Amino acid sequence: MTDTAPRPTLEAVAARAGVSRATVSRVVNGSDGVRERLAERVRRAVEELGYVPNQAARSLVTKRHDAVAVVVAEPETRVFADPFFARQLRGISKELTAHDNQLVLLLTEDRDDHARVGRYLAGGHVDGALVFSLHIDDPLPELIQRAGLPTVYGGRPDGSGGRRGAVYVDSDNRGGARDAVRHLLGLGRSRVAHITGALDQTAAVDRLDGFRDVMADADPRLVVEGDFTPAGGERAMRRLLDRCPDLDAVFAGNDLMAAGALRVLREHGRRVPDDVAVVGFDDMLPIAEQTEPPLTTVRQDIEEMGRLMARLLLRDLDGTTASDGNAGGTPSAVIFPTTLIRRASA
Amino acid sequence: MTDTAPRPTLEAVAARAGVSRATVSRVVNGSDGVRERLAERVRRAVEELGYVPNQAARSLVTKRHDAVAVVVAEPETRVFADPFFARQLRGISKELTAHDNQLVLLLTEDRDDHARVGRYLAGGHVDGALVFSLHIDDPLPELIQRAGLPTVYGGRPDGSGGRRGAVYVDSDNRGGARDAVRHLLGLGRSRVAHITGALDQTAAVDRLDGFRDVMADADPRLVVEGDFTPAGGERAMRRLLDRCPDLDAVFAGNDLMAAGALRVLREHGRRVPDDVAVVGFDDMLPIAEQTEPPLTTVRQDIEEMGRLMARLLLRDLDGTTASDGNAGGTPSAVIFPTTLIRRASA
DNA sequence: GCCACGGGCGAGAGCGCTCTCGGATCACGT
DNA sequence: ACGTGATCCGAGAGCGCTCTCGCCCGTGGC
Repeated sequence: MTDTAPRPTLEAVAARAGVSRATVSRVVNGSDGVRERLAERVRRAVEELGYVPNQAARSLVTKRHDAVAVVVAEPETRVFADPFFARQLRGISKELTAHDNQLVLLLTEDRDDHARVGRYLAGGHVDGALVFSLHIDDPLPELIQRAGLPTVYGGRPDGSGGRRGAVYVDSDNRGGARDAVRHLLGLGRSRVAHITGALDQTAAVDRLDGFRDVMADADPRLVVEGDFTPAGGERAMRRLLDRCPDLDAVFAGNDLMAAGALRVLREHGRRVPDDVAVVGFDDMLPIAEQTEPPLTTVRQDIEEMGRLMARLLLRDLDGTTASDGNAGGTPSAVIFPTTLIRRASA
Repeated sequence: MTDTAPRPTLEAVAARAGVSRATVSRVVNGSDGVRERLAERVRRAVEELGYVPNQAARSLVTKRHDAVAVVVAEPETRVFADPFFARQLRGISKELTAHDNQLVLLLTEDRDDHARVGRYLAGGHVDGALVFSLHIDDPLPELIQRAGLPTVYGGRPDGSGGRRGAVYVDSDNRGGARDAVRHLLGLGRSRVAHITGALDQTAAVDRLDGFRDVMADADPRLVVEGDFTPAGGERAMRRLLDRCPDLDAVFAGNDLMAAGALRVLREHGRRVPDDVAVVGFDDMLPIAEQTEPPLTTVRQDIEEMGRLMARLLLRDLDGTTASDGNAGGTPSAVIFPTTLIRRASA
């Protein structure tokens, strides 16, 4: 009960099958050049002994770990209030396990964590990394780049650090924002306000840019900075109502803030969408469906983005192993389209 | 750029410091018995070379991986619609990294995945496992037990498989349910209905039991099975209104279903809480705060539960390494208390 | 001044695997 | 019958580390 039964080794299997270690290895790893008769005998021995290869020993020689790190750098709030993260993880997980890779999750909160994560990634425990939710000026990309670890970013990383070559997957935040605002305009609204996300994240900046693309000459007081939380949405909405009581539409940087805004609007007796139309971003379920009224919002295919990130990384990994590096057609960025989901709020 | 610089080995550090591998190993692993002068020289060499130990080589001999698996067995729905999962992960992650352990995430959806996960766990890649969201009759515990891997379950596992010894952490679902129902009764309600969760999960069963503890002689038509989703909550609510139009309170098995129920009630012109009081379970944010009206619900300390799971597992791991196994005072179950959060819905 | 003792250090084996290389074996052509 | 490849398999080295031994040197007791 207490002792773990000593696991059988290649040697043991070899002995039982009456062959050499090398042959067993060949069979186990599916390389050809073993006569069927022998292979069969080996397979039986494996079966009987319940042999499972020791991964540590294997990667000691192959220098491959068949594992990739997923790094989520998020100081609490956003990721954990929302299924976004979970969805993307799921996409990644699917893709990874389909290629027999393991997923090592690294959650970070503060700066100390970053150092730790940097060390871990540099330590060669994993073959590559998938990195999320970077804030502008995050030191992590720098560390990773120095470690020389193949990496794909989720969301456009901040361009400041000369990380021009970085591969990333993002949704078309700017285009989605434009669609949202145009939709509002199409509804006949003219005083369209925008509650931005935390502007130290590129997604928030890009959405703001999209807003400005369409509302180039808007009253600057119609833009208020939020922080992606419901409470932030409420604060921002109050401020907007205060400064521009005549607004007739709000585009919120995400659904959480939109939900907060909705509450404040109700509180102030503004009817949605009659008096003020509201559009969110993310189509974060179940929130977007459960607000009163249900939220018109911009959807992105989160899970697929996750899958793609994983796929790009794996491709890079194989490429590196195979021959000349990653020049072989790996795109440096993939932008996913967004779609406007019409519900009742706008 | 393409080639990963060959990482320095113990040997290299030893050469540079003019000592033997053994000494470097001693210094790196913090064991004493090395004179300060030498230790210092070694440390400098490590620094200069940027040496990081090769984990694979190390675990090959130590048989320790300093990694634990987190297994989430969930066919889509629940876990991913809710931050529950993320919170718990965060708790686990904190505790694990505090003890220099890595978190290997295994997400499973279907039966094939289970086999794969079973193989992985049996493969000795990790030192232990944290397992979540089991459904009744899940084959996983059986597989894990056979693999002899130290394991802690999140949520009471189904008792059927003779897994009496299983260590688990759960919240007091039954007690929480009792509190919720008593609260409703305290409000003067008498026709209290219950929308259960998916009854193939022990949490749903326990909450139902709690409901019955208080409502022993209730009209059986007041209990309807749901599935933990908003849509399921809506369906169940419709059915309840149909069968028992005179109900004056609803206790939903979780907040998502409560949100669905709220919508149906509104649709039918029932005012909450005036006509019908509603209580949920989980205090799933931001949903619970964003419903109309905000939801009275039963809160559990998710993150702390995660931490504790990790702590129990690590303790077990150390115990096993140390001497005689886990008899040294590890509890076989820890039940967390719940607290009723009063908002506007009841 | 000699021996016993103990602490600090190095030599070397070995963890379980992969992979190269060369030896056996066999079919075939001459 | 013999050489010639091609094919299949085994021997053995070596991946980077830990850990046991035993050597060496310094210290103390007589």
